[in-house]
Amino acid sequence: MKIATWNVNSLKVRLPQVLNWLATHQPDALCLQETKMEDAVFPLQDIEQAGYRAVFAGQKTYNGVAILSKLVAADPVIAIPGFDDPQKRVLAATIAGVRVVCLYVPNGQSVGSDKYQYKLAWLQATTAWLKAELAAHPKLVVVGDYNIAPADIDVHDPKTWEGQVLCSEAERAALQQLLAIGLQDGLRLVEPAAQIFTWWDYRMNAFKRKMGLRIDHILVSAAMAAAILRCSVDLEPRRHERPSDHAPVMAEFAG
DNA sequence: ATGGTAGAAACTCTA
Repeated sequence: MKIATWNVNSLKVRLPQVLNWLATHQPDALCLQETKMEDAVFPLQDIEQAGYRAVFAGQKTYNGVAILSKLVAADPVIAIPGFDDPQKRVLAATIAGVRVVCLYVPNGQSVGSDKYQYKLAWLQATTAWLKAELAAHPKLVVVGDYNIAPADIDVHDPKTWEGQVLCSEAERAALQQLLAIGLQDGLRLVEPAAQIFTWWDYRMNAFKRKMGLRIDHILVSAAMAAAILRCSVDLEPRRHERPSDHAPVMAEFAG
């Protein structure tokens, strides 16, 4: 089973690239973030023509998540229970017996800002929710744009980024709290020490200059960690014309 | 000393 995640930064702009990527890689599930569209205009027909189903929770202009899958996505959840949030950032569904959770963690803007406080509160609420999801579904995979680089190895220039948003201690601690419910970093299970990035700023030729961060992750429960075969970042779409600023990440599991 | 770029939408905000 192949499960992938990709922050597309507008599904309207990136739809041809997404359809292309589905055809090439044939994931069982592809989780999207920053679709930036209301449900009424979601391109369901194009996705169905490509052989996929979709569940989605979107809004105009900002945020928005979707899960594309070959098989039915059952028991969808489109909000963090008990956490009042107008922003569409979570989607969970069960696909072929695996609980797949798609997250678009708030960016946080800058350390100490209102958006940063929201990010930390959001992560706390998400951790509590996912603890319950894990108890109900031992086969759990939590993917998405976390907007957190877990460690300095995940940052092109740790000194410049030290203490900044995406790298601050409180954000990294919040990610560790989420891992502590019983999740592991899928990429690190497969690539313990390599420097691998998933996001590069559009500005200053950051991609060409390899000025990236690893902020998109595939977290897996113990049952899924035991089955993981591969996990990698696909740089090809980031080289494409009119790319998303994020690259897709994909994991493959036995069975 | 603050910009650079991209997207959506609308003359600004978010990332």
